[in-house]
Amino acid sequence: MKPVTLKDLSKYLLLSTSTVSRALSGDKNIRKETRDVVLDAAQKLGYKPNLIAKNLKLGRSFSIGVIVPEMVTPFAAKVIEGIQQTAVLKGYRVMVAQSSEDPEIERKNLLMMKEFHVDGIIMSMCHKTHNIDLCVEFQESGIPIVLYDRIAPSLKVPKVIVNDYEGAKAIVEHLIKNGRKNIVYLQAPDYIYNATERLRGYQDALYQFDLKFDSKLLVKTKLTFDGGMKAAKKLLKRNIEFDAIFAFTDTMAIGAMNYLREQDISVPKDVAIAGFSGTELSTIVYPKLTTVEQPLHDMGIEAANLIIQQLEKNLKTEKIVVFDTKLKIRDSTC
Amino acid sequence: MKPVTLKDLSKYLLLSTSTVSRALSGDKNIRKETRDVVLDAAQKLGYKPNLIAKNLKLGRSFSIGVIVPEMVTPFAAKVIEGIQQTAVLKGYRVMVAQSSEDPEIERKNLLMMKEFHVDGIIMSMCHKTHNIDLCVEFQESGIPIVLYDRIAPSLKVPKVIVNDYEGAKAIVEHLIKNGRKNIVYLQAPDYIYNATERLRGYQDALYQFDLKFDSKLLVKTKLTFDGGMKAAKKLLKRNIEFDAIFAFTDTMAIGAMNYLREQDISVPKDVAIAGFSGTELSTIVYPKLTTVEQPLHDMGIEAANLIIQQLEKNLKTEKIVVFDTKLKIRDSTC
DNA sequence: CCAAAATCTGCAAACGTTTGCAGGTTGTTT
DNA sequence: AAACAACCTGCAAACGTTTGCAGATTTTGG
Repeated sequence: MKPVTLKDLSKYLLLSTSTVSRALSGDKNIRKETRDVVLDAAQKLGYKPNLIAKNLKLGRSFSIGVIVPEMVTPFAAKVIEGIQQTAVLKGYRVMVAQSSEDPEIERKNLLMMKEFHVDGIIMSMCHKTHNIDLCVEFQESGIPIVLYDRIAPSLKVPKVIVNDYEGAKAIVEHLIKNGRKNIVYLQAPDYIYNATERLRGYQDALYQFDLKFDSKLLVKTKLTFDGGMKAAKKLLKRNIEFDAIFAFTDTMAIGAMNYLREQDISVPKDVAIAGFSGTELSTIVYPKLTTVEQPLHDMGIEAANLIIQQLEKNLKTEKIVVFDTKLKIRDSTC
Repeated sequence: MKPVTLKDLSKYLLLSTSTVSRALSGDKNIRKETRDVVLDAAQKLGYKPNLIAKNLKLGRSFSIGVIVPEMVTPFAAKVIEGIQQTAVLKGYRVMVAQSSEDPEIERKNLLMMKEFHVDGIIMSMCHKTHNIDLCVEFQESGIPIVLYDRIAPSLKVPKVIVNDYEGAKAIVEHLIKNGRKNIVYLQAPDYIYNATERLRGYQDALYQFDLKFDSKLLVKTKLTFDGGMKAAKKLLKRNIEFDAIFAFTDTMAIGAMNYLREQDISVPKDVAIAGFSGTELSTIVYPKLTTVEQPLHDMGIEAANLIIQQLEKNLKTEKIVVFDTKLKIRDSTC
């Protein structure tokens, strides 16, 4: 059972393929009467346009590439879910690749996306300074890009982010109001834009409450569960006094929390712990994690809309959509 | 900067497009000498074949569709990672859709995949009795299907699964050897094939140790964190005596565990808890979860290989690949 | 009732490949 | 030197669409 083509349909209707094509696309040059006949026949014969042929003719593939640093945490998955959902609704398919936090792989992914002729790319960068050249090149060659979460401020493209500064500030304020004086910030590598933004929030919160900033309380580590554990270990080993930890991600926070608990340090009594992201993870650990919730699903939807908008209207924007975060206070800090 | 086409290349080389095409594809009818010249020029001009044109001509899209019940848990993500990785390596792109455990959405996803002209489909079904018709239809119309994890035994397609029976039996044996007598099985809806397999393992383990099977200890619930919580709640409410829980998934196990702990029931002292899957989740909760580990990444690789094999060799197989599981004993049971 | 405008439809080329067939060039055998 | 194979290359059609152009038909206005 070969699929029905335009030609089949035209033969059946005794019309030319052009007329049929135009009728289906709602061209105003086609009489309403014949259009209805065509639509009916298409329905009846089960005609589905061949996307590949369409692609070739129109030079578009109706697919959107998504490149993320990783996809196993609910963080990425939630965003992708949002993207996928809206994209499919508008007739686009979505292709996902992960860079594993490696700029080289990210580069390969970008090139692969180009080879697969994606119409546009949604990306969360693994490293702000790399691959900027490629992004610019893509933009210029007509492949629009939208960045989310991990953005490169210098790139002139639409971006979807949350207010990292405010989110961090709010959660650190919460810790301070809770009586914490020595608050550790488990920082991500500072080539990540968000890391420095959240650091600003952290510092300003301290400043506002007349606590002084102590660089000993700043620990740089990897963005993983293990990274969190190791950071906690390092803190204990160095005999640094602290009564709270604010981590760059939930995963890191949980890593630190688990390590401390293994050392019989009570959370939140001895040390309060807070994360950032608001994925399901924060609610399934014990104690439940205080965190800054991001509207991940909505961010995905927004990113998809931004890219599709550029594709359909063919207009370049540099719109930056900033979502507000929500402080979720749970047991790990009270 | 328009991309270089075969025509450009042929013009540059003063050869016909056919010769160039043949040279690039390594056709033996082309003299080695000219082939080298062509390859060099292609390299130099940066020629990349237009996949879309290729697709149209060959009637293949070089893309593989993946349909999963959900994609936010690390379970799906790990498998997809494996699929993605091997597929891209062999020149295929991967398109993922989630059915949210809803057979209707699953059906829509299948149809969408067809519309997008995927060459083959890898699927983990959300419901074994639905959409079998579509799967058969796809198979017959030349779109091969590979199932993994959530399979339908009746479908004559390659499958990638783990030994659910043995895994379940092993973990229940472990619980029994640990002195547990009243072991609850948090079961998934029994239209899921794996659920009944694991139930068999559970029952046989009991039988082997002369414990009698008590249907009161069988709780059916949803495959979610909440499902696990509610099941635990129900058990307590009904005053059912139990000293261990074996859950269908890690997520459910964690849900149950958290609820019990909230009720000041100690894990593992009062109740031991075990899951099934072996995702990262099991190691970040407290206490760490005993579980049956599945080689998710490898399962993804295998599934991708099975589908690509069918595409390339054009041979229909019904190979069933069964992976062994690994019992991971952690704090939640000791 | 005629010309012009408005409306409708079809022809054919194009998108970038692959490939069957035929024609052309060598080299080898008689 | 003729005949035949073996090897190499190009022409042109095909995949299923869209679309500019031109021809055909209807409507409108005078």
